[in-house]
Amino acid sequence: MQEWWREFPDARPSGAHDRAGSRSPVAYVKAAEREQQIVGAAVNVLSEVGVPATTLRAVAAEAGISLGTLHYVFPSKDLLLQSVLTTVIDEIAATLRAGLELDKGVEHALRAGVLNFWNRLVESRLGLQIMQYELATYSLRAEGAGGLAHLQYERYTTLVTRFCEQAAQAAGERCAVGFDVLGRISLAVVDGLILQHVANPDSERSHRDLNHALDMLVMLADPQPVARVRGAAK
Amino acid sequence: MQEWWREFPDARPSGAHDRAGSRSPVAYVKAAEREQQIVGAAVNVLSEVGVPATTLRAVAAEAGISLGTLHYVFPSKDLLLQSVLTTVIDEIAATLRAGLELDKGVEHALRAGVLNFWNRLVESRLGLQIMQYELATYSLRAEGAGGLAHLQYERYTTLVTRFCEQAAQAAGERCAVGFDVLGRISLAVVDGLILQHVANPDSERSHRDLNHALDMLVMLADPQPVARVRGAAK
DNA sequence: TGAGATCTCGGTCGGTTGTCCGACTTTAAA
DNA sequence: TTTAAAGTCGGACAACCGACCGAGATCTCA
Repeated sequence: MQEWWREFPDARPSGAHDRAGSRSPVAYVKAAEREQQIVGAAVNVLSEVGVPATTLRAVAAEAGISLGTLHYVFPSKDLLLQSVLTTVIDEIAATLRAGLELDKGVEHALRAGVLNFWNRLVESRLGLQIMQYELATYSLRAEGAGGLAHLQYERYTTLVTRFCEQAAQAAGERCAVGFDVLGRISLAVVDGLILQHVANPDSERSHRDLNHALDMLVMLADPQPVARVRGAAK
Repeated sequence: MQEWWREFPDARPSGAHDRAGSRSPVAYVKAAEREQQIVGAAVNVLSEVGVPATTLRAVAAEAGISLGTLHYVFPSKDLLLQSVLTTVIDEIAATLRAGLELDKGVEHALRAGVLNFWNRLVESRLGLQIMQYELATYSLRAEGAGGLAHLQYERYTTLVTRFCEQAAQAAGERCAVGFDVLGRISLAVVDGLILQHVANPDSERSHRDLNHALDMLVMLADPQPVARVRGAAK
């Protein structure tokens, strides 16, 4: 038998360099696992080159699969981007939840939470943050996917709001403004500082601004211990 | 004579509505004027459909010129987008400067300035704001145009900083933090609230948050009248 | 074991985009 | 008036992208 594939060099199985006789079977993976593999590859590409410059071919190459397989798992580009956005949101939310201390009052939760977020998800993963703004604006323009940006900020604001609420309850404190307002404004100031940081990276200046912003947020919240903890319903 | 242009509706000269017989000469415009005409059309298209979906053909159609003429004035798309970004920055800066009262102290300047900006450039021109975030991220990705996002935020921060400084000096006040910090954080919180507003438009909530944010900014600035105005250099 | 479902691959196709060109028209300088 | 420069136009072209297909390989379950 001749090497039939020599006429179609690109058709050569990826494992053909193995010693003759050892068939290198095509990797068969469940679609569910493929999904997260592809999403991971997509996040890499998106973080590096940006949303507009990201092609399905680049994602497929990064994932080590063919364009056909990619299309088999994600029939359209929108579906892939939607999956990427929701995945990233969940991942960031989980990372935030992980390094959190909600038993030392609102001020400590706010300062520790924001600084932890900044060091773990901004300073070291700038491309990821830019990608989120790109995906947000992208979904705002896309007719059908306009709800994703809504969902994105809805998730983040409720997340921060809930954190503040839990921190206050755990430490027996009350705040001068509603937790929803506190959550949205906290998110807003951090968001704005991220934008300034990606546009003009300067860790020293950013940390200085961040600390001033945190002082300011604490003044807004003005957490005070409640006289008595009464009726702590569950 | 038949209406020859009916077969090429888009080729109809803009002056064809003149009475028959009057040759409708091709509009000849200096390149300098063409530039701002094209930039204006580009802003319209960009605000409506977004940066990634904006094509040179759409811009040319909006401007009422041919693709060739567009390419004659702006040899590349990057050049056009750069011109758009700088133009919009200048325009917004001018609008801000126009409706400003810098003689009633830092608090008044901050509140009036932010609310004026919000009502004139956010509430009624949402697409323009989204476009700016798109252009910022776009220039961050583009190799050669990476400096535009830098310039964009540099301009805005120095603008706000200078406003605060002038307001303080005019009213004889001092602030608890540096004017640069105050300017950057003010811009950050407004930026963040814009993002939340475009992702989930709700004028009532936005205005409520905005007022709380302004209270917070005023607390941060903590403007106090100086005892004596001494050595008012210049 | 065998038959259907699942998964993978390379190639292709229609459509779009940015860039460019040659010919023509108008303006402005000589 | 003559002539070069500036401006305009429609068309064309190469490149690229997303979507799609048919055929084959692999897995799964009865």
